[in-house]
Amino acid sequence: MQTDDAPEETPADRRRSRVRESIISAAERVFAKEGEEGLSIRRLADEIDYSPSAIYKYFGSKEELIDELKEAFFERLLEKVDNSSSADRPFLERAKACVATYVETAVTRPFHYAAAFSSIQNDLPENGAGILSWDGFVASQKGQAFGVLISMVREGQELGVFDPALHPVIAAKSLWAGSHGLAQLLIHVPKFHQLVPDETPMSATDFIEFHASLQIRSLLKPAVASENGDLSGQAT
Amino acid sequence: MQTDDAPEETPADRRRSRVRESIISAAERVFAKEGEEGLSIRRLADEIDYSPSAIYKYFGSKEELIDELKEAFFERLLEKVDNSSSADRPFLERAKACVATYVETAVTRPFHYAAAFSSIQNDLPENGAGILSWDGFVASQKGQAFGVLISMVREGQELGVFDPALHPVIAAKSLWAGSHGLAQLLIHVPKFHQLVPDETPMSATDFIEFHASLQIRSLLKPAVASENGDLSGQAT
DNA sequence: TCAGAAAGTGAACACTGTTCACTCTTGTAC
DNA sequence: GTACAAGAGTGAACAGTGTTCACTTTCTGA
Repeated sequence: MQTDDAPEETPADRRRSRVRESIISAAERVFAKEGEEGLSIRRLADEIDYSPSAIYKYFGSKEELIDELKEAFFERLLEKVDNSSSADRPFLERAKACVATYVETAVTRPFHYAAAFSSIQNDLPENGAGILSWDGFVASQKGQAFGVLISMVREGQELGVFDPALHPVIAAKSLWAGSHGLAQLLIHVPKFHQLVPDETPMSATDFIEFHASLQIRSLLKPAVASENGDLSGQAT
Repeated sequence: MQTDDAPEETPADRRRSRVRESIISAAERVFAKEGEEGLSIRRLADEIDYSPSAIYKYFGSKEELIDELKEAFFERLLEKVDNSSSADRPFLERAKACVATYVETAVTRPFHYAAAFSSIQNDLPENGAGILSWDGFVASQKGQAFGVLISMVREGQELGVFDPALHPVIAAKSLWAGSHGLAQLLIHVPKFHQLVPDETPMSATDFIEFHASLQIRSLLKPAVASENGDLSGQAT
């Protein structure tokens, strides 16, 4: 009565995945606190009382291990953004929340988020339209989170709130760029959010809220925009 | 007839700075092509026919050396942005060009730009308002480039084009975040600019232009915004 | 019970940035 | 011109890193 897909979990299997789990949880702990720099295979091995080489029985390389941490993080990120975009609130609020949630979640685990955007592919020469095609991208976690943005833009246009002249995908990319940029600056520029000359301190969340409002505003239909000028330096 | 500040360049001094120059130029060459990963002290030493330890007579550490590359890059960046913002063109065009130039220049040297935002200060505890205060920040290259943005926002407000309700500094931060985000995505997400489902390819410069327009649009005074709806998916 | 697979290990390799005692060259003062 | 000191340059070494590999131990299925 067992389907062929469920591969009959033996005790050995359970033991193995328990060890595997202990590795990634130790890795997660260290990585969240100290990032890639603080995470060495030897240290990891120490923490879980195994030898360094043992880890290579579970992960092909350090990079592979870290990739798993990043993917798990992006799963959470996607989930949160998705939830915030489907809440029961007026559209413009949801749209703002969507952007704000993205940034807030990213900032929660700075090392994870930063590491996810830390590789530079110098030259992938004649890749036969393969690597990172649109379909491949959408299937990825990043792509899915991005997909949420696209639907949001489309919805806004259908509701007659967003400028119909905008290409939804391209507008979503702009939105993503804005959100990503804010997340990165909050992560990499110390005290970015409270960087002002005179003494008007602003909390990070307030700044995120403000930035989200500005971004949404940039997509508004010109007619709507003029009725929607409730933006001061402070968040609403 | 020599002022006291000019410290009388001896031949030894010139020799020294020639060697120093050869180090950073080799470093620049390697770093621009392969980034921090490809740049090792030993390799650098090989390229300039010195021993690795010799380099430490000129630079305290690898990090110090790379910092110099980054600073030089940001100097160029600042210069370009500054020029584009003071050209002889209508304000809105200049504003767009300012943002676009920032992104374009950043993308020119992906490793430099990426590396400049790659450190995470985990916790700088009770720093007596010192490290990265507003003044300190403005004095830095990054800060100066940012300063250009602030003046731009102010100018826009004085011209009655930008929403006067916006706090110039905070709006400028938003602008910076948007530009930074686009630069980062173009650098780190392969083929980001031409990531669309249907077959409407778009050049990177066109996308940058479009994004810049959107960003500027988000700052417009509500009244002006409605007259300024010339945004399609394609750049103008 | 026994063969074979899997789990785990320690030593090694090829790197890395950095330091340090050392030599050799250069410039200066007498 | 010679003595001395400062600086330039070096090779070997240290303490790390990720990774591999021959090896032993443990477990498991027939």
